[in-house]
Amino acid sequence: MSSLESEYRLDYFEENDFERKECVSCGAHFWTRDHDRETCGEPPCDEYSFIGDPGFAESHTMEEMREEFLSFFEENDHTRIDPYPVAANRWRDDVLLTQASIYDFQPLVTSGETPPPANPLCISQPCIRMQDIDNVGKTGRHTMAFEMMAHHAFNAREEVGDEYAYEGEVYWKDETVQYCDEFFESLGANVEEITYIEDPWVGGGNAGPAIEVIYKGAELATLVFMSMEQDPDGEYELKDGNRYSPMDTYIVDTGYGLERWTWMSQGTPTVYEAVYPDMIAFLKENAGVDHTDEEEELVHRAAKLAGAMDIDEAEDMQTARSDIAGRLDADPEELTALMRPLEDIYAIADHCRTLAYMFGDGIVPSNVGTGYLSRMVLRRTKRLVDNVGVDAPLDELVDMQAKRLGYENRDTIRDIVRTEERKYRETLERGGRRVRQLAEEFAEKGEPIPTKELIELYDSHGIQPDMVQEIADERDVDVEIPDDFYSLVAARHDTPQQAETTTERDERLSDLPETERLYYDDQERTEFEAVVLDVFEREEGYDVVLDQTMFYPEGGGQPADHGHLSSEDGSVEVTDVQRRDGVILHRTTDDPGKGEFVRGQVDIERRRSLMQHHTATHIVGYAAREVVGDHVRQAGAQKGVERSRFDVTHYERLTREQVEEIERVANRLVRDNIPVKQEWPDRNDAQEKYGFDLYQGGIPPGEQIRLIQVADDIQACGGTHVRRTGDIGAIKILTTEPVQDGVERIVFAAGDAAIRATQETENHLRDAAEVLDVNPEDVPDTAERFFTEWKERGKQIDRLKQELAEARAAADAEEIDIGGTPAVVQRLDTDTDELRATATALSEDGKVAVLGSGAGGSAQFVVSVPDGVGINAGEVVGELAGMVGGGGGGPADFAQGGGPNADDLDEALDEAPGVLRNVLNA
RNA sequence: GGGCCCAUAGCUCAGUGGUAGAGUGCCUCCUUUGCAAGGAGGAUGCCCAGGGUUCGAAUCCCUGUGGGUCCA
Repeated sequence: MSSLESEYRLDYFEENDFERKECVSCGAHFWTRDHDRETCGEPPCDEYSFIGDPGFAESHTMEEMREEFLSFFEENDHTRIDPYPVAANRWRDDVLLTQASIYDFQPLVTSGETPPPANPLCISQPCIRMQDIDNVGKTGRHTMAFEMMAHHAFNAREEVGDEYAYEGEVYWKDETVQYCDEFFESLGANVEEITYIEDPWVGGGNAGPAIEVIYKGAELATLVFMSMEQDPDGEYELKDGNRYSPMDTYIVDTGYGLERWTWMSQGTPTVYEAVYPDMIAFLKENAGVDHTDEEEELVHRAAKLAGAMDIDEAEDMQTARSDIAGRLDADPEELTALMRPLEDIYAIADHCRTLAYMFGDGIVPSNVGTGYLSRMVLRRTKRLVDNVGVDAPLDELVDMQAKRLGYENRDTIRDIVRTEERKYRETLERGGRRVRQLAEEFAEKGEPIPTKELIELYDSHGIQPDMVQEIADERDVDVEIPDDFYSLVAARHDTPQQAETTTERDERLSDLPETERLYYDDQERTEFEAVVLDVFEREEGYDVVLDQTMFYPEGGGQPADHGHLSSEDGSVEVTDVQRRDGVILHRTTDDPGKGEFVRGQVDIERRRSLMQHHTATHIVGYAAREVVGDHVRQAGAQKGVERSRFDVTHYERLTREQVEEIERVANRLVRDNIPVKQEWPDRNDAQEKYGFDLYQGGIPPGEQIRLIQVADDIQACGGTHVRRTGDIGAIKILTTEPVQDGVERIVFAAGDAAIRATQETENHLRDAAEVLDVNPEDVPDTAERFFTEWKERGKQIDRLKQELAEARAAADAEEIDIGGTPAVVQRLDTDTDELRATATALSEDGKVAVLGSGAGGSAQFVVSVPDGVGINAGEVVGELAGMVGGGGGGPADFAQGGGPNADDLDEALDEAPGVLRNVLNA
């Protein structure tokens, strides 16, 4: 085993008289120019020494500090790159949010598959980290939203030649540390006070030496030298317990926290005051937070110690705070009362910036993915705002940040915030009612509300336990909130992980050359000639590999082509086509013979329909964006022959008017008959020119990507398309449905399928019109009239039955005497409703009623007993129903029942008087 | 993507296999009146849809639809 110690012995340190030391407090190794230094410089070993005493020559705003950084590195031969969206899932599917600048270049650039947009480069990348959410506002230094300023260099070992998308070394450790040092100097920092702490970095299967850069108690930068990958036989064992070995590429990955640097330059009590001065002033004023000079002074001194407030490290907030109070010689409660509103205000400012980033970059609130995260942040922010007593609308607060960040879609952002706020309010109202009900229930029982109910309320209804507590307090009911509440909730979600289905690798397949794809050359051609390179026998049919093909393999939501392969010996049918590692497999019914020349014929009808639907998909997406807004983005798509579906992100249900408008816009584009352009630009050029909206259908690998342009809509797309939009013929939107919160599915048909679909719906209408015997246009009115009349008649029938029943009861029926009470036993052969009404009417006249019916093929009984007569109706019904092979029951004064043997009904009724007497006697 | 919850009068909801209910709102009348209100009577309903179990389903089971919520 070898440690990384030697990795840190840099020439730069040597030449500049640095000394390697071990921190007397925490034991970490670090490098410093100050030979008397004993501690590493990082809290808790050292305190902040820049509060009220800025560490740089000049005070900078966030904007100024960003510019200082970027221009410093530009002057040092780095290319400045525009930031990427905070929604990292737009270009990679393994993470949701951008948490570091290096995320922009994973996985394709770091693996060496794709060249970086520039090398070396510098950037200031907005990031969101939800992990520290509980620290935000409290520690004075944690933020959920931040910008990571960075410079990156992508290197490949000399000996691997041009195997990767970049070659050779740009620069490595010495230069990186030197840049850092020089940047500090350029800002007028006292370089004697900087410490470089050795802190190896491990993450996501990669690792390498790394250095934390500490200045005046604050961690201002991390310099990571990504150079190793996980390898069971590797020579290095790192802190995660895994073994690592060097990789062919090695990458300089730095991170300079813009907020920290800004803070350092200003020396304000907290980072928040340095980065959001205007918003904090506004919130303080709005919430009526006003401090005396002494209070201000106390807050100031507490801030210096607040670094200890990290809920991951501190035992708990309470003790951390009393500890600080003790050291300041202040009353813990007073200090808490003073700090709490400030902490909320800091958090609100930070959260609003997070929301502005999220919605500004096109995230739509939802119950899944990034949308869910945005919903959580928004709700949390709303609670904070209410808690601290800020009465400005949330959409305005978010807009303050969106404006500062320069977003252009501010109206949409505000609209999203308002919609989401309304949904939250509705949830709270619903929840509140539910909790009140529950509280009353348990108040009556005199029991506390059990944990089980709390979990149910939270998990199924989104009600926080403290809200339950609040309402329960009003009703004087106890609540049991266990400490491990959230893990109890998590336990409810424990489901066995499904095993990943591993695709088996075929040795023979990997030896074959990539199939030449003819379908991109001429998307209209359907015939071609090819040589059969190999044939794989499968469980059902054969997989045929050709040297070139016109057949489009399933991909990008477009189903595979069908058709035939013919040779002199005959013809085989192609039923499916798939692409594996560049090799296209044609699934056929028979073996065409390895080495044969074949003529391929693609099923033209199917292909044409698929092309029409595919191009139509792009058009519908474009139209939806035109009509609904720029936040509309593809969330999935599936093309078909008869219909296609296209899922779009949107924060409300689409209205019928919007759908009609989308249809109009889409068909206008069809009528305009504009050409559909295909091109293969360099991916970095395309990205720079069009942004990440290119990748709505997924991220293709490679240095070149294929772009499809229809009007102003440009998409990275591997599918086949018609030549001009007019070739689509027509687009008909069939339905829209919500797939999940924040995502609407638009189902549509294109070309002939659109005509067929329209005819089909029209036929439904005609059929309905025929049944009603009216013209199609009269169907709605007639249907409504019929429905109303139908309801009226139902009521009329009820009334008539009631009258009939009363008339029947009044009519002279044969009465028998049961212990002094008159009883009527009668067969009526009507439905149960009528039996019931008659029996009730008879009993109101003081008679026992035993009524039977054979209507509907089974025997039915209703027995009714007047008040004060000692006969149990339920027992009578039970006896009688038993005789017809069934059962029954009901309350003592009224019961019903029956059985399947209608033939025995009369017999049973004959027995009824006897049964009544028996039950009376009993 | 997965788990859970919900769907009954215009609204908020009760109803766990046996005659569909309450509160509120609505309509009519009365009382009172500056307003608010008070009293009496009345109408509310494909109990989300489809299938199944049962003599019998708002109720139990399955499928679907719509809404909510938690988690990754």
